[in-house]
Amino acid sequence: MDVAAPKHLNARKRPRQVRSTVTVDAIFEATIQVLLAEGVHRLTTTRVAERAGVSVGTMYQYFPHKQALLYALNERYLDMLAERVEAVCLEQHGKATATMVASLIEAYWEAKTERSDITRVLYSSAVELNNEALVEAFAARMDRATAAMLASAPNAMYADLNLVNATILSVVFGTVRNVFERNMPLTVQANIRKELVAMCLSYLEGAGG
Amino acid sequence: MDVAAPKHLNARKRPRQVRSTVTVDAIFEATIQVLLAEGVHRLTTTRVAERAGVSVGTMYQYFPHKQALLYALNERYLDMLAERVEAVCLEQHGKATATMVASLIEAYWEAKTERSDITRVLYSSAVELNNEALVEAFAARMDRATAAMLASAPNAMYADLNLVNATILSVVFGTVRNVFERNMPLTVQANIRKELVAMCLSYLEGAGG
Amino acid sequence: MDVAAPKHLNARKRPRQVRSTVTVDAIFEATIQVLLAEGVHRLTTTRVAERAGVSVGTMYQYFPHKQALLYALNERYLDMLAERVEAVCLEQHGKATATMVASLIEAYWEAKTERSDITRVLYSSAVELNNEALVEAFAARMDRATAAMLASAPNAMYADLNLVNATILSVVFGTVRNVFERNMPLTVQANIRKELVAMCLSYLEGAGG
Amino acid sequence: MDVAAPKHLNARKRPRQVRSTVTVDAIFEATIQVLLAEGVHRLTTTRVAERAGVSVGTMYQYFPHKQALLYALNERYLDMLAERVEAVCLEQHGKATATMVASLIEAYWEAKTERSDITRVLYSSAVELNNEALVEAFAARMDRATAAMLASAPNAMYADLNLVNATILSVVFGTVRNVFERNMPLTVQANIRKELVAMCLSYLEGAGG
DNA sequence: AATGAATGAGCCTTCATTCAT
DNA sequence: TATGAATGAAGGCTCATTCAT
Repeated sequence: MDVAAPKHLNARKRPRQVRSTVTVDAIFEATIQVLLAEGVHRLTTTRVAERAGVSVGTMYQYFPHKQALLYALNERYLDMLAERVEAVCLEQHGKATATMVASLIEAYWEAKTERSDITRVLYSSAVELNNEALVEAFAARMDRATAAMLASAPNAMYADLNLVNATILSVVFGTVRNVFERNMPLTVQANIRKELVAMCLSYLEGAGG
Repeated sequence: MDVAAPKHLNARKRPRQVRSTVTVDAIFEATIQVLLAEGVHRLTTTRVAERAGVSVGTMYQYFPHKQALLYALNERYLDMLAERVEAVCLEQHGKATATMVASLIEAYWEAKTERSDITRVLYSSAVELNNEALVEAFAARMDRATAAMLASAPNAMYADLNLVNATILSVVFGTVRNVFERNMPLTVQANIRKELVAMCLSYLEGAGG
Repeated sequence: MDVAAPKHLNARKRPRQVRSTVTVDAIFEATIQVLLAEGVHRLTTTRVAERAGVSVGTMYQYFPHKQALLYALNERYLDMLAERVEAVCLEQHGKATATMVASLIEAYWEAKTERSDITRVLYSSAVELNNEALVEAFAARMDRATAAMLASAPNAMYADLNLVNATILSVVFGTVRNVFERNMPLTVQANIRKELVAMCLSYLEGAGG
Repeated sequence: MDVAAPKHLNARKRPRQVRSTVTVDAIFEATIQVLLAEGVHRLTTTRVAERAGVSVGTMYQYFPHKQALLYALNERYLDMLAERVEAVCLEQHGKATATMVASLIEAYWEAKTERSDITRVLYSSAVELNNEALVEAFAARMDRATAAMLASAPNAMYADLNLVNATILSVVFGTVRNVFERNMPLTVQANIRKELVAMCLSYLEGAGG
């Protein structure tokens, strides 16, 4: 994610030494823990610092203000997510459309689900944040990765690749979010996931995939 | 929506007289306005009361605390949304699956889009809220409505109606949210919507619809 | 003093009812007490509120921020000072230059000295403040008052009244401040005061007074 | 200036080696720069150190705390000022009263005005400081210098030299401060300065000078 | 001797909620 | 019943000072 983050949201210092990296990670982790344990409205700088085992002052040495912390946290998360999806897309290059779709959905689903509590909590942390740019950049990155993948399938002949791609992404991302936000029973989740694969596949076949 | 709202979130008094209804509506409206104009983090009870033209004290007569107000606001919104979707489902009873799907998507999409700013703002207002029960109830209500509709189509023979129904709902609701949260260009939105209809339809046909 | 105070320095509400006036006065008094007892760098909003016997919240109902409080305090002081000097000037209208000078110096000196601790403390409170406008307005008001007075003396024929006036004011105001900032023994102060009168008088005579 | 500065305000080490002097000067200079560029309330130790090109730690080696730095800075300034005035007084020894007065006022005025921004900024830095001793010592030093000068004039026969001297100093110092604090137009300043000379002279003549 | 990351007390300010009028 | 002034806990953030390296 190399969007130029809004100036004022930048971290104060780039953690270069091991020491710093450890601290910053501790802060990130603490933020998630507080979010998990207490909710957004109890996410205070003091609480985060305390849980991270550092002083508020130290925290402010790395993040100029609370928003910057949340911004960076979201950035880090979206980066991780994007990397995982991109890896799958590359790996599926040239494969059959059917496995592409299954892999894409699996990868995204797993990434979102393996720590679904964190996912949920990050959504909530984003609300007080102007992270449109972040989301936009993430979306664009995903667009590129999946479009390239889809186009590489043998026999793929989409009349409008971009539209098909955008549709698939919106449907997949949207559905995943909806499913886990509703906190459905795991078996139902698994079933819906299968159906989602089937649905996307039949759609792509109809569209020229 | 008749989930028993968590006790402490109940409005203090049921508005029975005209006077009360008017006041409560003014408060709801004011809440939305403040949310739109200033954002969640500037949504204060004082500001809402002021905009509603009543005193804070009066506001506390109708809502025992801020959360109750937001809870009720979301409740009202989901009620409205549910009613619109239910109406469409009833109207589509016995029609062909194809028109069902198109109508469902259209109804939901319109409801979410015609005042997309309000929609967005309500999402944000819900973050600090324990509105799971609300969402759960809304979902169940939708489930019932669409399941009944889908089952009423001539020739409909779903192996697992509940699963198909849950899938459709997750996909439609999820996709709509994803599309408008990304704030895509209107033409793209329209195109994706058409694709979504096609996708759902082809899925339903394959599933026995 | 009717300079338009910088917007952001205005008091939040004009104290109209007795109740409010009392509160505001208590806050002003408390500010001075804290300043006196603890010094500028220990002048905190909490401390002021506590001493005034109100809560911080209440204080912020009358003053949007600390600076506004200090600004208002200085404004009030300069108003009082200006009024006293103006009164003397009016009273001395048409009198002899000699009594004018003596009266002016006496009035100003008294005003500054009778609570010299407060005077000193207000100077210090002004440092963190952008009160140039205030001081400017005060100076202009004094200029007008003394110029009118000086011109009204029988036989007064100043070649450049404005210059003479400005000189007298700078000399008198400056000297007073210097004397009491150095905290000289009272007898010395009294003697210097007499000398100052003599000096101004001989100057004015030479200048056409 | 050899007042025994309050113990706790002493610099931690007397700068003896070249290295130290350079560093200390850099710190003084940086302090002034920060004061000029950002104002008292943004004068932080970190900022000063940074601007001086040393670490905070190093700064604390030379000044045990912030106040000591400000104290030393004021001390240095008053020393410089005193030296300049003393030099003039010596130079005017035995000259006519008229040139004495003109020279004294000129010297002081110039010293204060040639970098009026610095002067102003130093006043502000002194507010949080207990620098009475400093000011007292400066005043005494000035007293001695000007008294000796005034007494050395041919024909000088003051009934009360000390009083005359104290008066002249208070008037001159006070007026200068008043004039430049009000930031008057330069031409007005120049005129007042001339008037001030005239006024002092006529006073001294009347007093036996 | 120099460095600068870490500390944490303490500051200013907000705002949900109460209650006397 | 309606009002809105008063409350005060709690939050975000700064910065003088220390001390391990």
